[in-house]
Amino acid sequence: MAQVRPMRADARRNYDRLLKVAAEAFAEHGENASLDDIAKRAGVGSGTLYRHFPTRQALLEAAYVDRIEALGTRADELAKELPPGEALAEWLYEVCVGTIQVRGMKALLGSAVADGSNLALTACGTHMKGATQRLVEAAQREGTLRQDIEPIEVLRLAHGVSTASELADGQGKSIRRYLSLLTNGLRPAAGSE
Amino acid sequence: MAQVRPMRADARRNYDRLLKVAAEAFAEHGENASLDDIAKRAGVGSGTLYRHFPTRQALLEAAYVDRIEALGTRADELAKELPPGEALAEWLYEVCVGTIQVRGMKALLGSAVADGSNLALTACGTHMKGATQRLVEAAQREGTLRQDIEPIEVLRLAHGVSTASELADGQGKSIRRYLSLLTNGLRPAAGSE
DNA sequence: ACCTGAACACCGTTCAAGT
DNA sequence: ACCTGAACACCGTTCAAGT
Repeated sequence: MAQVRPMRADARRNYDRLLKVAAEAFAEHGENASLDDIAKRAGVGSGTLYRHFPTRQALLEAAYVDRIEALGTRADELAKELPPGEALAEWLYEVCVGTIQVRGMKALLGSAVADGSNLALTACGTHMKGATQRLVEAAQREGTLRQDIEPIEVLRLAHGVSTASELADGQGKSIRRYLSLLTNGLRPAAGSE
Repeated sequence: MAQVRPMRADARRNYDRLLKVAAEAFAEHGENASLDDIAKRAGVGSGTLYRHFPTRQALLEAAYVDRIEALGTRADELAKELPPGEALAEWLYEVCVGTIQVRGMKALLGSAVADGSNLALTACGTHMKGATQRLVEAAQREGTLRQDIEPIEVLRLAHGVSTASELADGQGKSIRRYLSLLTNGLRPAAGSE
C-alpha cells in the first residue's frame, strides 16, 4: 500500500481520462469494447493505454473498482437495516441490477468469482468476497440460509441469476423473481432446523 | 419442408466437411472459434463457408442441430422411465452437462432461449422448447413444480446454472449441486398444495 | 452453380522515434 | 519518464475471376 512515486502530471491526466472513457465504453459495449477506440476517445496513443493497463482485464477492473467498493459499503448498510436473510437477498439484488445495467461489470464480477482467480490478483474479488462472507455468515447464524454453502458459491449463483435475467429481457425485470427462486432453494430443508 | 434441389456433389462434400470441422472447432474453442480457420481446416475458401452459412450463428446451429434433436428424444425417454419431477431434473442435468462439455453449445442454447429469438428462426429453439414444455407440464400436473413458471424460464434458469457451474470449475462438477438448489426453489411453497 | 483467394476493413499489440 | 503513431499480425467479410 506504499504510495509509490506520484505520476507526472500528463501521465496522471491520461490515466484519469482513460478510466473515465473506459467506464463509459465498457458500460455501453460490454467487456469487448474496442481498446483502440477507448484510446482515441481519451485522446491518447494506443501505446499509452497499454503502458497504464497491460491487459484488458486490468483496465476493466480499474474502471469499476470504485463501484465494487460501493457495493461493499452497501452490504454493511443493509446489514444494519435489515434482518440477515433479507439483507443478503437485497444486496444480491443490487449486485445483479448493477451487472445488468453496466454491461462490463458482469464480466468483471464473473472473472472475480471464477475458479482460477487468485484472491490477490483482484482487488474487486477481495471486496466482493468479504462483503458476501459477512452477509452469508450472518444469515447462516440466523438460520435462514443452508449451512453447507460457501459465500463464493452464493456469488456464482447470483451471477447465474443475472445471466438468466439477461436472457429473459434486455433489462433486469426478472431479477427479483429469479432471485427469489434462488433464495427459496437456499433455505434450510424443512426438517433440519 | 420441400426437398429443395439436391446439392451438387462438390457442394455437398464441402458442406459436410464444414459442419464436421465446425463442430470440432466450436467444441474446442467456443463460439468465437475463427471462421477462417474452420474454412482452412475444411479445405475450402472462406467464401464457400459464407455461401453455405451466412452468419456465425447459422453455422453454430447447423453444427449442433443433431445434438439438440438428441436432447429432445432423450426428454421423451426420461419421461417414460421416471416420475415427471425427476425426469425434468435429470434432463436438465444432461442439458447442462452438454453445454459445458461442448463449449459452443452453451452459446447456441443461450441464443435459442434469449428474448428476441423468433421461434421460427431456430430449429434448435423449437426442439428445446417442445421438450421442455412436455416435461414441465407433466411435473406441474404432478404437483412437484410451481404452477407459475413458464417452460422457457426453466431453460433460462438452467442456463444460469451452467454459467454458475462454469465459474466453479472448468468442468461440470457443481452442476448436480446447483441444479438441486434450483429444483428446491422451484418446488411449490409448502402450504400451497 | 459453385468455388477460390485476393482485397479491404478492423482490431490488438509492440516498439522505434520523439519530447 | 512518458507519449505517439506507424507497423505488424490476425480475423471477418466481400466479390471479381475462374471452373
